[in-house]
Amino acid sequence: MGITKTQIFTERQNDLAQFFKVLGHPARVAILQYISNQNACICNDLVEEIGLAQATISQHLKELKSIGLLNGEIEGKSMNYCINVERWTAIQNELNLFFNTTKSNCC
Amino acid sequence: MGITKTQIFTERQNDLAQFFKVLGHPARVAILQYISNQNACICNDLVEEIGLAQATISQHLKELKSIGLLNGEIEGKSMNYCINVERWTAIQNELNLFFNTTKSNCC
DNA sequence: ACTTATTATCGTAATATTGCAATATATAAA
DNA sequence: TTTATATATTGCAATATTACGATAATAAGT
Repeated sequence: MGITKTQIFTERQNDLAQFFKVLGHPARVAILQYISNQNACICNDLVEEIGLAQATISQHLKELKSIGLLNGEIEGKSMNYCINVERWTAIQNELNLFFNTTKSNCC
Repeated sequence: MGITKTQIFTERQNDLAQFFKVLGHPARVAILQYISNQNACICNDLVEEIGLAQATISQHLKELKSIGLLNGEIEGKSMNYCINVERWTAIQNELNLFFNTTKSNCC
């Protein structure tokens, strides 16, 4: 037990859950907000800004990258992470589709 | 370690993350979709429909209730869970606000 | 080549989540 | 009141996540 039974759900259900899950941590929400405000970022800034260890920030960035939300560009000896706006919008649309088609009133 | 450092984030960041997190499991996505299609549901249906044990379904329903997404009405000896459309829409709006204000292009 | 600065990865401890059997609770029907 | 049915709760095992120190990898400047 303890393992999510991915195989009993549809691919779409798993995908939707995955998007939600990646966004479901306050550090990742904060990272996205910060990057958006700065219009760029280097990971080192984030460590100071967010207040988590560098290794932890790096791990969160990796998860955001895993669903394509962030693009990382090497800029000299630092990394420039930025939001992949196309992907961002695509995921927003997916989630809205879910919200709009899963809304029924019975009682 | 291992504990999320809630106190270093804003209330809004924690709330947003909590909404995302609750939706971040395929069983809960599937439950919402099923309830929406049926316009009602009793938990027993869900056990057969989703394919998880009754105790597990009950736990997932509890989490969905925890952010106000589901209303449960006792109907005879069974429960009638339905989507709280007002809350549903409110959360959708919150998430869209986040998506719309956290979208910047730099590279 | 050496040093410095930045980010990634590894290993590990603490905590959280998932899932289920067993049990408790509650209501309806007999 | 007993029995059957439906849902909730408890306890526990397996797995996942979070966080961080230590260390590796990479690139720039000296």
